Amino acid sequence: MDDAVGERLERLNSMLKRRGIILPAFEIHGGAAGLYDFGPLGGRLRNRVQQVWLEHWLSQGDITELSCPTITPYSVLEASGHVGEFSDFITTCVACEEAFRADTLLEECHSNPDSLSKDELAQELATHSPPCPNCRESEWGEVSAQNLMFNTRIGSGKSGRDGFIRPETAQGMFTNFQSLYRHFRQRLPFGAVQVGKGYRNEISPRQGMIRLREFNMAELEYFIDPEIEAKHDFTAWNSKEMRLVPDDGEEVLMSIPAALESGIIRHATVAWYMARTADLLENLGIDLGRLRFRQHVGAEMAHYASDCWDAEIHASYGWVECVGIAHRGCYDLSAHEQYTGQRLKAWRAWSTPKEIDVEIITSNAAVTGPAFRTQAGAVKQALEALNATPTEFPFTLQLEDGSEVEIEEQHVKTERRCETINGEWFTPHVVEPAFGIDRIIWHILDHAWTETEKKGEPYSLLKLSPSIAPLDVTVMPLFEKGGMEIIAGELHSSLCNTSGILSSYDASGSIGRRYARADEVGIPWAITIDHQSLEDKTATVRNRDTQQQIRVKINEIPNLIHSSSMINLF
RNA sequence: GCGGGUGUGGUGAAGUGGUAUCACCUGAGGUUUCCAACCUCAUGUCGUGGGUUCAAUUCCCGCCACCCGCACCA
Repeated sequence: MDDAVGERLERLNSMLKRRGIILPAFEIHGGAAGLYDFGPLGGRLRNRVQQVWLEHWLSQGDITELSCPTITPYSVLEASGHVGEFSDFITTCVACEEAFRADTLLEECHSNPDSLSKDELAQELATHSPPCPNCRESEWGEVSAQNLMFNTRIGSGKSGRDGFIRPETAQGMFTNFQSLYRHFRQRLPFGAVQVGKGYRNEISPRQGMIRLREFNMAELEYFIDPEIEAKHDFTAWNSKEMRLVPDDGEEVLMSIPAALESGIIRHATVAWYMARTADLLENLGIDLGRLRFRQHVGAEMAHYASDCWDAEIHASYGWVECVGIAHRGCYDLSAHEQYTGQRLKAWRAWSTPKEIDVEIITSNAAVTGPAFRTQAGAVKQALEALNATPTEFPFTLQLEDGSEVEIEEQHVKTERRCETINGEWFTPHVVEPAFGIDRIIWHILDHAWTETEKKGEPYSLLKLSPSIAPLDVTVMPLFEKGGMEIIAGELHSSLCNTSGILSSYDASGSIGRRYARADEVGIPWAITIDHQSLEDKTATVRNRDTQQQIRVKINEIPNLIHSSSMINLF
């Protein structure tokens, strides 16, 4: 980061703190790394960003919203792979009690210590006795898993069980698959979204809001049938060129449908969500000139994923991953299915049912019962496991416990019949766009914050989209007397009583100072009640970004702002 | 986690072994016919815990936080 960027960043952070948008959390207690507050203005900003996000996806029509607990039982995250993936193994120097990552200590002695299990690490440490980087002694204590997830106990004492505070919102959508499948009347594709908090006990949170220990995330899981070619209408994006960085590393400028056509993007649904994500980010106020999609290279991609693109946004901290769009295949549903034994599948009806001859081999219980007594059950099981009908009798059959029995023709019953099969169960694939809301908000602020000059003085304004600005409008009487303050008070109150609108009333300081205050936090519209308002019931409306003013009838103002049509008058 | 830097009202800074200035901001009053004007007054600060000292915001140590680099993570 060069000096100019760093200095701008300092000024931006000062403003965000001074005006109550983003502040370090618990600061009066000394603060806590990786935790931030959205302050008096930031709280609503965050809420509106999440609202825009939700509406963007729900408008697609085949997506529903879930809300699941953040406290999650151990087995859920074990099944999902998080317990394994999110762990580092730690050991402690017996002499100086300093803790180190076990795999790092073994880098000199082993070609790939990262791949070792807990027990193998302990074994290797005992064999090689690497020196302590701190005190040079070489005796090591137990190896323990240090998890990046926050551990907790659900319940207390004996009845309690282990759990975590969730590291992502996704798992709740997978564990709810059956309910989603029913909700959508068993018809793919469909999706679920969830907006909420996620928690990761990062070793070193850095760069302000970029790496947090508690963060706002918003994820979408879109379930599809892998055998049906996805059909998406890309006409709106045909002529929109995007910066794409495919896994060969060369940035290209091309439209998303063209990249799909040429095979750079490997799946139509992934391409669809990339396009829709670009639209969303643009609506939120991200400068598309500073957005790119970067494809994960093979090694970076989780082993189950077949294609993964990050939306990266460029600002003070360079290129930062803010959205990940991954084709996760059937990994998640299969993992939970395997772990729980519950069927997490969808039914695919065939257009023409299949007629198949089936031959069923089983035991003739009336004969085998008396003949094999306690072994009769095992015999039945072994016979049914045969993949071909025996042709010669008697023959020797091996049972599950290893014992052998002599089978005669009378013990066996075979049945042939014709069955009609109408379809099959399959595990849907999932495309997952996952959004880091805090990172996006940070970049919205960074892109919106404009430093300029006014009469030779530094002047800053926040060019937030009216859809997410924490305050929609400010109402100010030119002077707080002569009746102007009454009209202004009434307008302010009427605006605040308009659904979805929040107004601020400001009567202190000169009018120029008040405009500056409003511009600094990005209030799109400033209404001034002046002497003329007393005569003709009009007021001036000022556009934040152009400083242009027009006169509007006071009683029309709430509706013009509510309907987002004020901009049309300018 | 390692190395370097920083911590003084809301913000940005100055300064000192004898408990602190300044500007802006904020609030009140006055003034003012639309872009940080002016006048008067007011609120509010040495990150935190130890140590040295008669006395620590200042010197020393630990901790916490922030920034930069490396490592890590995604």
